[in-house]
Amino acid sequence: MGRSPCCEKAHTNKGAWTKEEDQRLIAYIKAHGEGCWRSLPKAAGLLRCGKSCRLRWINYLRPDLKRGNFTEEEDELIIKLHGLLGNKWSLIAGRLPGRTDNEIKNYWNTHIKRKLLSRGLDPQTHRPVNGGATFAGTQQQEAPASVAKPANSGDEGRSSGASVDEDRFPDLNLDLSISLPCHSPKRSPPSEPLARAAAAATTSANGYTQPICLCCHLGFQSSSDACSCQTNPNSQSHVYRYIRPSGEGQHINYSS
DNA sequence: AACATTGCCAACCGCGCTTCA
DNA sequence: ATGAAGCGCGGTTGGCAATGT
Repeated sequence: MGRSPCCEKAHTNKGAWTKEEDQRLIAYIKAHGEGCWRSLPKAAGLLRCGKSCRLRWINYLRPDLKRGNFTEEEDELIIKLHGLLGNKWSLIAGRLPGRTDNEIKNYWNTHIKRKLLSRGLDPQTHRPVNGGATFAGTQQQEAPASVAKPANSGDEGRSSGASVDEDRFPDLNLDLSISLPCHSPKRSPPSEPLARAAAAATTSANGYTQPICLCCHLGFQSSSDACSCQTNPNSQSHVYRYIRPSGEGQHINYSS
């Protein structure tokens, strides 16, 4: 059985958005809020497919978007996060308030890749181009994907992913913990890859875990930033923890 | 000035995941 | 338990602007 098309292509506009289309979309979302993208175009009087509306809103029309050049700090943050998460642009974007995954992806491909190459680093593996030739050739996705690997996929041969990353980013605190976005009540437990990639915790030898907020470690201190942990000190209940007992298979500890 | 090339970014496409009936 | 519907993500493409020849 085939997937039904996301919209009636014969009756939809494609290509660049006009000002009038933008205004219609903004007005509709202001009045009714986001959501139900499939039915939105008809309701808003737009000859666009729902996906196109969603993309236009998220990447361009949203009022909280930060337009303009990336700062040096954002550059470095993107590089570090990419080293940890790989091409998980939405996750990376989640740590850069006002930036979209599409914007970061484009910026990565046009600027940061070159920047890393000029530093002699492989943009995929974040390792020196020369020294890491064999590594990069045979395990191209290995380094960035180390956090995104299935929890129980044979990780033999490596003591822990964290130590590998610490070697590459000595100044980056790898104790990650990501709280649920306050406005996303829909999806309760995160998908496994997300949780694996997103959450971690300090784990002592006895397995005791202490959640540490990535936002705070990356400098998002205020409640106006991406992090909400400061505003709700009791919010541990919705912090996802990632526990990797030494010498054991990994397991994930969700609390909600 | 005219044409070719390169770079950038908005938008599209297809697939995977989640939800729901 | 199952499959359709809907959403979101990552990769790719198309078109415009800037730059080079």
